[in-house]
Amino acid sequence: MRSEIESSGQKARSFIEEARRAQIVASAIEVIAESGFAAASLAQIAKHAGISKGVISYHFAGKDELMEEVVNQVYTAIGEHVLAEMEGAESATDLLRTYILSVTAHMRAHRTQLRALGEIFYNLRTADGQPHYGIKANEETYAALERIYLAGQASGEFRQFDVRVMAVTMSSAVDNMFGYWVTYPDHDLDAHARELADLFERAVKNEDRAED
Amino acid sequence: MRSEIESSGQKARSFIEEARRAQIVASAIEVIAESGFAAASLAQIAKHAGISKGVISYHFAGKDELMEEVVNQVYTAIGEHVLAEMEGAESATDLLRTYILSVTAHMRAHRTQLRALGEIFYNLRTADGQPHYGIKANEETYAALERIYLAGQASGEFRQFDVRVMAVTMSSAVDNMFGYWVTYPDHDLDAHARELADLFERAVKNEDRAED
Amino acid sequence: MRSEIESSGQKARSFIEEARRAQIVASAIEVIAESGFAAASLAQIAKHAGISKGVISYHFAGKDELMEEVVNQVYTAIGEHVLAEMEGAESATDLLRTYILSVTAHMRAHRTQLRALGEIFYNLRTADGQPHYGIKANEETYAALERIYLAGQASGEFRQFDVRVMAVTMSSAVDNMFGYWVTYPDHDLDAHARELADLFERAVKNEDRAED
Amino acid sequence: MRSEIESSGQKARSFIEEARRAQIVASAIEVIAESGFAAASLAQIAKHAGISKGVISYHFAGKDELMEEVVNQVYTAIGEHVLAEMEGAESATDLLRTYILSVTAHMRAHRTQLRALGEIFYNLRTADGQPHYGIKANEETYAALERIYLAGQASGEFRQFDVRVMAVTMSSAVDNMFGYWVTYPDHDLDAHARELADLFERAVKNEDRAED
DNA sequence: GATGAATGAGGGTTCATTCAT
DNA sequence: CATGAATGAACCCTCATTCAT
Repeated sequence: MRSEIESSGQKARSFIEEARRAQIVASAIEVIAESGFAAASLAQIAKHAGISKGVISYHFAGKDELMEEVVNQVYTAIGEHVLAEMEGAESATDLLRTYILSVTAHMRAHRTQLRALGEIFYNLRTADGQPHYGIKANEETYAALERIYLAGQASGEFRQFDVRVMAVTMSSAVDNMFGYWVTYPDHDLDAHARELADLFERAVKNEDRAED
Repeated sequence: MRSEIESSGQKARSFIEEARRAQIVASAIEVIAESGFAAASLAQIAKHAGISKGVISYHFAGKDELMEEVVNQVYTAIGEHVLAEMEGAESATDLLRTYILSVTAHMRAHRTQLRALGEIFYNLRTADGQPHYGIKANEETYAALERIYLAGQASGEFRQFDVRVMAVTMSSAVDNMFGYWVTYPDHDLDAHARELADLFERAVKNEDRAED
Repeated sequence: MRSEIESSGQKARSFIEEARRAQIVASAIEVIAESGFAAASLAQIAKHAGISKGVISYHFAGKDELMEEVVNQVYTAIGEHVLAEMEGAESATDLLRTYILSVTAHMRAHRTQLRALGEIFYNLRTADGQPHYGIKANEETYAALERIYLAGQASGEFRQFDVRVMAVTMSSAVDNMFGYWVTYPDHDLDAHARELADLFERAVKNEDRAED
Repeated sequence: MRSEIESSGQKARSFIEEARRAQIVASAIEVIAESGFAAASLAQIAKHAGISKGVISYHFAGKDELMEEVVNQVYTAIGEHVLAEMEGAESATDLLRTYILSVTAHMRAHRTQLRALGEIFYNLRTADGQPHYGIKANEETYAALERIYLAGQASGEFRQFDVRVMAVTMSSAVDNMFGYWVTYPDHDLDAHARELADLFERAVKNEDRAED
């Protein structure tokens, strides 16, 4: 990415390697989003990518590593986007609205990726049958939201409430907005997001305080 | 097959047959809740029930029919329970709170059944790879909630808001409360439900109107 | 096996089960003996038996269990035969000769089984790469031979020598006689066995003692 | 072998080429000795040598040629060593003892090589499933031992016995001594060898003749 | 000379389903 | 009614080999 001026021949193969991995990850995302986690066999992913089945095993240690790579890529991308958007916000109220709207914007732009992410989150299991991600993987999101709530409560913007419950609820509201939109593609996603922002603004605001 | 005298196309089932079906459904629920949808093979379900694998095929047309029967039983039970509880409520505000609390009570009492229900909802697919249930299966719930919202808006209890978004959000909040509790069994489910009731009461209430 | 007088219908299925297991074991023995351990895939074994690959998985927990069953059957059979033959012997010298000759007779009658046994002994490995049987599996044979040697030394028939070395040597001599015969089927197995008996009789005998 | 300027169709190999082949052979020996023939994939051998998988295919026509090269190197080395040692011996009795002890000394010094040799001997198969080496590969050893026996019988040192049986037996005794030592590394290899020498000296000697 | 990338066959295993008994 | 036996497809993974670079 940066300063490719020097030495171009050395990265040639590594570039091919990365390109193949990216191609495979992209194919995995599309197959999972289209047909679901259970139907996303290596054979299907390879077929969809137009490559041989063995190529995947060559570039990834196993199916699990491929799935984890999908999660990493998608999860990292959404995190970076949302954090960048939130840098401009000032009040806790602003932060919440920005959070909802920026996640929504990202959803619209990366529908397929997020579908796949959800499928893997809820279906990938370790060898002993325990969920590999599951709800516990939301902990980072919950913690980030809780920090906003606590700041808002400290500043007097927000009323007193259980921050964990609010975080779980807001997170699920956003996730389900996405699921609903995927199921009903004609649904007005932006209007839904604005409604959600209003809804949670009312749910958290401190009514005893004068409005800004 | 036997005594089709009275009714349409549905075959009447003997007591023994019904008992077997119930036993198999119960076993399926337990296996799915414990190990997840993907690991719930007919072999596992049969083994857990202490019966032969072939029995399931005998009593059900296939695995899909068994899954549908699980959904029917659990879904019907929760609906009946919640509707019964809500009969006593008078105002729209009361109805919402009763809805949340009664669903929560049912969750606590039928944890295993609802886990299985969720697994099937999000994983069962038709032969062409499309979700068999998914969010579309929530339509009935959404419609019921919307009737409450509209009544509240008509009576002036509730402010104006998009009833579909509110229904989707409240439904997801309740579902996710359950998922969180399953993941963290020490979580205080009742406190969570009360917080949710407060949260949504504030989200919907008409602030321009004097409180009752 | 014993008192099949009562209840004949109950064992019918168990009989079929045993028959299938025996058929699969027999097929495995033939494929291993013919083509070697490495080439004895479940597919080959099934094909040779004229059955589907899945049948093997149905009747055996896995390939390892099948291999172990082969070893058990063959190893048990040879042990029983040799022990029965040796009951008649009186002196330690007689026991040694009887051991060699009876093992040889069993080899002639069960050539294929013993080839397969050897293949599995030296090739089957556990999941971590360690030999599953290997030379350690000869311990029982070594111990039995050592008891004969010690008895002969105590009675004065045999000279003093290291019993472990003698046991390892005699065991390997008999095993290799078999291997040689398998490679050169026209080789005179019985003459070889008699030569071996003479050879070891001279190797162990106490020369300071008057002959019987 | 070298300075093939003069001869036939064999291609002369550069120093670099020979060095690579030797490196690969050495790596193959170590992997086979450590993990067994079945687990010695080209990938493992290449990884252990720190080279790319393709290098092996470049320097060897295939896996079989590599295996044959391993056998050639190890087998040639042991033959040269033993023959050199036996040059000093005078009587047939001396020759036998020298044979056993020199082979043993070589085993101790080249444990890994001989383990690999044994693995290949008993496992390598041709395309049609027949053993590539097996017992037939011992023919040279058998013939050499037989010449000693016949000389001893002619000189009156040894009694009359079947020289082929004796050769097969002695060869197997030495091979199995090695195998036992590999399995039980604390086993006293030299004491075992001396016991073997005594054992076979008694087995072959002409008792009707006065001792030297 | 050497490499990494790719292939395609075959490995063992699991599974829903069918069927004779 | 119920069973155990059997099937055949699909699963993930490993491997020796080939080939363009």
